[in-house]
Amino acid sequence: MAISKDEIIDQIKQQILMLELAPGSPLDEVSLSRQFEISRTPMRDILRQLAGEGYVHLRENKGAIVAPMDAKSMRNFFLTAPMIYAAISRLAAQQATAAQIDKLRETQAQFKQAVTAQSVEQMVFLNDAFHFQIGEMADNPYLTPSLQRLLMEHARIGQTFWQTGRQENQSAIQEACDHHDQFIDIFASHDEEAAVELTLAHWDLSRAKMDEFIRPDPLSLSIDMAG
Amino acid sequence: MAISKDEIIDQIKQQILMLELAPGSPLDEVSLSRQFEISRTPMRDILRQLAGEGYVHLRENKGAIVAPMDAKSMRNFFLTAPMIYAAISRLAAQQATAAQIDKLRETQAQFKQAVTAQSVEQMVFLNDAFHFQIGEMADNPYLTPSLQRLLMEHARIGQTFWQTGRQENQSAIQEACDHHDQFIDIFASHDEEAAVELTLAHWDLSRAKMDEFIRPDPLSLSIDMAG
DNA sequence: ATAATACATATTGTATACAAAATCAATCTG
DNA sequence: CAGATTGATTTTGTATACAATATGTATTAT
Repeated sequence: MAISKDEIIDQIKQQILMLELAPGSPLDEVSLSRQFEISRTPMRDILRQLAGEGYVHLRENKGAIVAPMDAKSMRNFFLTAPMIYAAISRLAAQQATAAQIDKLRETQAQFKQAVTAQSVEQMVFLNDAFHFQIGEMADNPYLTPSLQRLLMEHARIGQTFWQTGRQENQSAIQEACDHHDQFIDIFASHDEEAAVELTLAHWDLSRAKMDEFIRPDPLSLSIDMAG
Repeated sequence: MAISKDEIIDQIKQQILMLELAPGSPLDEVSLSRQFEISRTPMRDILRQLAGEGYVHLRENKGAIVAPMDAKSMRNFFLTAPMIYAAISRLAAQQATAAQIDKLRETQAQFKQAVTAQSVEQMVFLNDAFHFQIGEMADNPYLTPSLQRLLMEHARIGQTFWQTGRQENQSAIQEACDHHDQFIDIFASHDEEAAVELTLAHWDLSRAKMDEFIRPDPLSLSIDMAG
């Protein structure tokens, strides 16, 4: 076998986060196993693990689909995210180890490269990795599954709205990047309250962009075509 | 096949909740598949699904074990449960349908039978079912996986402490049962604030019992053996 | 006697053949 | 022509044989 099972899982996850695999699209066991050059048995294992983590949905006798993005799941996302993010950040501030903070610094360095390169895809992916690592710091198995599902949705939504109006987003991107630097400092000093506060500010920034994308200023109603 | 896959999953879940399968104990694919009279392939599917829901842990090339209960997972349980329970109750109060409330009434009726019969096992199991149904009312895929893991841990801890001092627990059991009746009324009237308040009261009752069990009044230090 | 190594055994991982279920199309019926 | 029904095809589910990995034991060397 040319490629390990974990690598296949990571590749599929990335494709889902990047919207290369569209929400709701079917995942055929045979095509996937041919594509990755393994037999159906381990591919089924992989699909079941991905289902357990919320990336795909399994339907009895009808195969797997990429986790759909409908209006209801969007509503639940906005309802739930700030609470979980804040709780995770508080725990991370309590428990962060030096090694974990170093790893976070590395990811942030890569994130900055993606910002410089203006690669939205890489930015979204590395932002996801950054916040996932904060989840690892929190080290709470009851919150981790929720966080993972939220980050998946966040990345998929983000993939859409950061792509739109890339010029106008520059300042927001810079602000988000600054937030990440602040996160690192705050975790290093174990300041719980600051961590929660920054998390909510970071969320508000993200949400403002999402709002703007979902509900843009309407087109002008003027019928004066002279201009 | 005499028994369906879902039924096997439910049976194993129940055995884990009831501590018939001890935390940390190994689950051998071959024995299990023989026990349920299916081949290894579907049994592996089942173990992977159970792993996705947090009931078992998979270790590469080393098989599955029942999710362990160590000091760290206990700490995380107590840290996380009230927040998630409160959030779930609020959403359930918002969204509860008449059909769901009827189903909750049925479960509560069965719970009362278990109380009358003084069957701790059945009480813990039906209490788990009751709160799981509240989770279904909340209908939030980002919180459900957390709730499920918390309820599993809650049932396993409860299985221990309700068994101890069954006589002394009578009043607490009655109070918990009253809470359930109140939950039903509150969901029917969609009173969010009351739902959160009752949830925290219900949690405090449960936690008081757990505290009492974990840290009981110490044995008398008196060396006067005359008494 | 202890530690290390090699071998035997048991258990998990993978491939493949076969069974069952769902989907789609064509035909038949009203 | 609409709708239902049957059959062919595709896709998922299961069983089993084989490969790879881990574990336990016995033997050997120091």
